[in-house]
Amino acid sequence: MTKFLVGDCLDVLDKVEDESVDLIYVDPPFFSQTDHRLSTRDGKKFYTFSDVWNDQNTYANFIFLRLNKLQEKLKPTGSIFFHCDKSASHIIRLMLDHVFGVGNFQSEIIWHYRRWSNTKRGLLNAHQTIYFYSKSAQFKFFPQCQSYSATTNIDQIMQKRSRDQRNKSIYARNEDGEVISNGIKKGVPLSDVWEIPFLNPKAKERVGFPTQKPVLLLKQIIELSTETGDTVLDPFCGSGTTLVAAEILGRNALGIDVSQDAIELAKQRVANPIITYSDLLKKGLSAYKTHCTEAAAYLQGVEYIPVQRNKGIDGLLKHDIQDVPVFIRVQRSSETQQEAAAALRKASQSKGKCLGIVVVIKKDISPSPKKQGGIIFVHATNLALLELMAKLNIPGNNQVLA
Amino acid sequence: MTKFLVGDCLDVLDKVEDESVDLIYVDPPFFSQTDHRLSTRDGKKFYTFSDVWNDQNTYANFIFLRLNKLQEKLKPTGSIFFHCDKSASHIIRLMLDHVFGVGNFQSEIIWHYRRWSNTKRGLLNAHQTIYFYSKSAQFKFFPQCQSYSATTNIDQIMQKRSRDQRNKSIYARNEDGEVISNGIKKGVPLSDVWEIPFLNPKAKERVGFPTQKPVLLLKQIIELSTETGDTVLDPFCGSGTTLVAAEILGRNALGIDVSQDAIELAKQRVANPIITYSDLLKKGLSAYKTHCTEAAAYLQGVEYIPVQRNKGIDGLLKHDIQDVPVFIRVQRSSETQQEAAAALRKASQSKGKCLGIVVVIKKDISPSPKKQGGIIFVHATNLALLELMAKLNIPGNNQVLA
DNA sequence: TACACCTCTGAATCTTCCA
DNA sequence: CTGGAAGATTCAGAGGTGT
Repeated sequence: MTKFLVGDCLDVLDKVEDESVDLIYVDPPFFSQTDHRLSTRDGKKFYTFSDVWNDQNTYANFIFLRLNKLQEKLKPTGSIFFHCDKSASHIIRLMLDHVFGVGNFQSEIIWHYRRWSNTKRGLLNAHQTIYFYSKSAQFKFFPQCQSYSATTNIDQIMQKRSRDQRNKSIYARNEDGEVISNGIKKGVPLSDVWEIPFLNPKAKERVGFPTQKPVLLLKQIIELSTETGDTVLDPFCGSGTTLVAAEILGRNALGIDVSQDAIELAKQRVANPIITYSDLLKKGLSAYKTHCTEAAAYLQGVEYIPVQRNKGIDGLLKHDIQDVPVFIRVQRSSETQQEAAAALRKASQSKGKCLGIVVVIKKDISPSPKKQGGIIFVHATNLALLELMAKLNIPGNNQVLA
Repeated sequence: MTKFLVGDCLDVLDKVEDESVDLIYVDPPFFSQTDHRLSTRDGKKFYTFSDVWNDQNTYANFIFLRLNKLQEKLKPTGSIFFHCDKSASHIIRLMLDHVFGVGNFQSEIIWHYRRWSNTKRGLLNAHQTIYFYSKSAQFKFFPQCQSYSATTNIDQIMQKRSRDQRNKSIYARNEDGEVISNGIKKGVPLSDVWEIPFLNPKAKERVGFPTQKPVLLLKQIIELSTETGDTVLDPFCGSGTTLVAAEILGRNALGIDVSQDAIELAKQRVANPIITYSDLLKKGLSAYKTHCTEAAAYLQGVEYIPVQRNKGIDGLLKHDIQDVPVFIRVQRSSETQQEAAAALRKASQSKGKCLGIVVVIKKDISPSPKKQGGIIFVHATNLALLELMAKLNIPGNNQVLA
């Protein structure tokens, strides 16, 4: 069941009973608006430390007052997840240390995502920080799992272990000398770096709030720290992502926001929840990466950008020819040179002016012309070798032998 | 060139000229409130350093004093990268804000790694934070690139955009209705989340320091913010990872540490950076592969038997030529065609009657003859492509364009 | 229905323009 | 020269369409 309250949480929280909430998710207005331009463009002038400190103090005070009230509402087994932006995360952590105690710090969670880029001088920002504090050492926690690293040898860790005479750890074997399976492993414990896709601009889940968080992020938080029937509080609920996630997971929820508009929007969303179940998360990155690997093996040393989701094109050369992009395709072992050329030609038809190169990996039964229909053929290393050997094998030909 | 100084950087830094350093990497003793007492793998030597701090104030003061001195040593175009542990990152950032100015905050870098799981209640810690501040807005920065997401439609986003009458974004087309290409892409700018493998407990690179960082991490930092001949300072150099990376990249370096033992170790590593050198030639995960895989990658589709433990020979072709065995070597990126041929010739001298083939992966400054001293040269795919492109780029040459 | 391919949007940052 | 406003550019990946 989900409730809504309009107003500043500092005041409105008085209506909430103390020690009645299991989880608080806080995503306050960011401090970055005031922080935006702290230096002049040429860098000759800076705001002094005290200037900034005054601003930071105001923000810190704003946070501090509300944190104190929030802390009172948490059950002793409760937790708080605080979503920070990069310009104030250290201030927020100081406040959290102060209000909840250094000993109740649990994790600094990094939400990592990929986004559009730009030519920014410096590194592209691709993460946000969420602090996880508990009210006490007896906090509720439900461990989640993530899949093994691609490099982990799954077979191996599934084998039962035992100890030999010298107490050395060995793989256990049955009477026939076969290793014994250890049953299905669920994966490794969830780490504090979460890769969850940024809410895509085209996602139906979007409702217009620029800072809207993916429901999947909130689902993870709620599942970690609560069980069915528990109560979740979001004192800056905005468009209500937390409430939607809570509703879907069967938790009770309370959303507070100063904006009547936001509350109306949140009500609608909770009544009619939409989650974008990311294809990427479902299928995993490997689903996208597979089709190109056969081709990629032949392109060792070639400077190119892999093209992942196009059947005819394997890559795009990093350097163009005469200001025209060059698409490349490696002949598959199951196709002729003609078929490779046709696939590449078809895929590049809609790309405007461009050049196509097919890397030939085997001899055709019937020889191909060097250039055909705008496609150029280049021999792969193995083919070049084969041809060389054929030439050298012509009887009567004199060889230089080492 | 690398220099070493023993002592507390607070005192020792007086010997360093002001505004003479391009990059400072700081990895101070952690604020973990535990006493570290560690030994080398063979247990013959102990490194003792106490990183017990009474409270946050003592630690903050310790950092603050040294940061002020470090700031003076930086050139106006210089940068500092400060490696924090999770229990003190917020304190360190406050100090950095104070000493360098909030406006000179550039990035919060997250070093993300996968680690062996523990049984801790809560989330598995899998990241460390590095703060990147510049001394001024005119800081040196050399943008690096990473590859596109596997889900990106490279061929699609290459198309130029424009806006229609209603200011809606659409694909631009030329008079003939064809889409217009938007030029060549290098990849996306490097983000502030770096996935670099944690130094494996068994890695040869390890020398016994528990907080030892991977050379790849330091390499990334140095390449981002300095160029050849610049000066790198590490005031808590420990076993000297920073100095090793600087040495390999041709930067001048100054390492300071209170421990005479640490400095001795660092000196040895810098003088003999062989183990780590191979890591640096290849990037990312491939860092730990053996030298043979580099060659093997170029031999995709070639029927051969890999030859292990032979410096000059990579493989033996499965088919003889005129009843004579054929040895093959792939030219290394660090050697000329002549050097590759010489290595192969030397290795096959003891093999009796045989044939040698060098797979050429790059153009020599001075052209080689096709056949020389019994060695035959064959061009790899990438080189064949390069030559084709060079030919096509000859001005006045008529192209067939798709 | 399934799949491949194509379309399209947002917000951080840069550049340009103007007062 | 400065500061602000407006416009251009960017990519991740969900959504839509056609076969």
